[in-house]
Amino acid sequence: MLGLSISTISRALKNHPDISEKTKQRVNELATALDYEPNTNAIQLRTSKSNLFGLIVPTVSNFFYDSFIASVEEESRKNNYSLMILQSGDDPGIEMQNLKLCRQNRVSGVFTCLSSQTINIDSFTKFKDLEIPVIFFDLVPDVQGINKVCVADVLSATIAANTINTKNKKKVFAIFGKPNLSITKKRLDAFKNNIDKKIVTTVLHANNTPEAEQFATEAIKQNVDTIFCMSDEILVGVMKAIQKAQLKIPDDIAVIAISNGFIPKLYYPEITYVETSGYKLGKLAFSSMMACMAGSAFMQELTIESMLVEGGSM
Amino acid sequence: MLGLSISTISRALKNHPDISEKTKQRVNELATALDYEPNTNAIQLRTSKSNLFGLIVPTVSNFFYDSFIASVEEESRKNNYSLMILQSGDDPGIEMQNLKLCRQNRVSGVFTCLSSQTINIDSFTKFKDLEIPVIFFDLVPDVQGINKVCVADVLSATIAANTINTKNKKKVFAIFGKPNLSITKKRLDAFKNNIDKKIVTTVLHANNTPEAEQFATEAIKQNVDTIFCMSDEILVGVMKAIQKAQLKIPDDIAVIAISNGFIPKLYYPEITYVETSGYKLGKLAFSSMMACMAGSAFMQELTIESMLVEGGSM
DNA sequence: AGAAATTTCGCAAACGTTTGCGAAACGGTT
DNA sequence: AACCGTTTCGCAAACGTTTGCGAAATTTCT
Repeated sequence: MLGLSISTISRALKNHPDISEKTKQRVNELATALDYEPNTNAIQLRTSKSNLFGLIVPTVSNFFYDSFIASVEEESRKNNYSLMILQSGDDPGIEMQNLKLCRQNRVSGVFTCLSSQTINIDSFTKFKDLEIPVIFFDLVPDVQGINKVCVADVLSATIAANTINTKNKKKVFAIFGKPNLSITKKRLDAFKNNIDKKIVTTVLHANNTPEAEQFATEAIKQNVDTIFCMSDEILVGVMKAIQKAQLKIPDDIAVIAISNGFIPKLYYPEITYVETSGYKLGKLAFSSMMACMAGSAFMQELTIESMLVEGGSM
Repeated sequence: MLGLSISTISRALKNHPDISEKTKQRVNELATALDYEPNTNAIQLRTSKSNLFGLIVPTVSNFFYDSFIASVEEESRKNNYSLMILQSGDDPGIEMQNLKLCRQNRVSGVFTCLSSQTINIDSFTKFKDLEIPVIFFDLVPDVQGINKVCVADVLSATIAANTINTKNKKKVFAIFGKPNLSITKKRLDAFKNNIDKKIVTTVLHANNTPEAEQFATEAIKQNVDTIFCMSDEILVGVMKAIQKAQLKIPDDIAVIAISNGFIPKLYYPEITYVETSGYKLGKLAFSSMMACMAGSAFMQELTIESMLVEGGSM
């Protein structure tokens, strides 16, 4: 329509110095008039740069992952990347299928949280061969030589234990998650190592919210003065048990949790918790990804700091 | 490597009848040996079919949207589509930017929930010109001739009102969300039309959780016997006020909400609510999208049914 | 005015697929 | 041996960009 060649149009739109200002203007005007939008597929095919990240998560619908996702999506957009979000449903099979999708779409990198079932991470190492960075977050494989970003599990559990120590508590139920997860192991070890030996401590593993509620009910029967919750899932069960027993927090019983912060603020008094922010973790994961892309690969485990947020439950 | 042409390879991999079984097998073996994955960009460029949906939402981190997203992602994967999830942050500017991204990626369709700020939907009608289906959900524009899927606002509020009626309540605070949203208007109208005239009803609009808490505190002072919450955001504020005042549910005060179901189950007793499932809405939105793609466009408003889920709060 | 330098643009190949069409190879029938 | 019908495959164009290189057009210099 302008009597110009395709290459001139291309250069004009990209503000190439070879093209005169007058031509650029003519091209840009027509482009907006026709509201032309470049075809991402053609660009990516030609340049073999996809500007696309994959993000695999057990489920989007989770108070920790959703904030992580929100954070990564935000950063991606700001940096001109798109995000393909996939759910594994905690199923290693679907996880592999999702990984295949990532490869087919020639993603520039992938963020992934292992399904709690995943044993074999061979499918992930394939990405390393292709020089596609993989950032593991939250539930990470227990091996070296990969990029991981985690909440400060050891620090968080230590802070929680110390808080209990200083509050002069005597009898504690500490409820943790699935025992096979590395995140559980770390938190449990740190908690046990730091809780005052004089405190009578019972450690339990709950696989889900109802189990946690059941354990908490038992705790109440045994007149414990404090319940520690390793995660939001557990906290929810504990709170239901406490409300059911009509106990007053913190007078009748104290509660402390490790949490993203959303659930503890739903109650009055708000629950005291050690913050592990999905939002912050997302930021860290993204900057770690960018570092990988820039070539400054480190293959290490990074952690976000965590801190005590005092509610009124201790 | 096999002494075959590119086209033969392509046909072999796609199980084309022109190719002999022996050749197909040789090709497939080598393909898996090299673990070949087709380049989605090239395919989409060649076929101009993207198999990609866009999904725009104010934020991923929300107890309603996250389940909606989980649902749509699940269906997409099952139907061999990918999903590009974008957040508008309730900002019409970013919303437009996201729409542009959708166009650049040649999405096959977009699911979108308007930001509560959006007035002008011209940028969406552009998609209609391009024959790209747009499914609006939840917060939908108040115009005809577009595809919308919504929770049954009128029905939900009616059920809630009728529940209050039958429980013989006398004095009700009904707390709604932002008054300019169509969802608020529908729920409010239906509620007012169905609540028994003999019941003393006070209608309030809270813009966020703290405001709801404040209103609920006021309600308690005025000795209302029931609080109705239009949404989870409001319910959270109300529950904090009630716990703070140390009232017993349902003896001292009754609570009923319209909700996705997650929040009401966090308390004991569980809160009675009218269910509006994000998960179900996602399924409906997806099937609506598929219908559009199949050409059976209807351009109407579809709603999911809702039903009362009895907790112990009434 | 002619040459040189500079500005401005077009040609063509390439990215990895798909697909209509035509042709080679093969087997079977007279 | 000539013919025909299948089976099996390759050629080449196309999708929408990017980019090195060379050439035309314009300006500047002598």
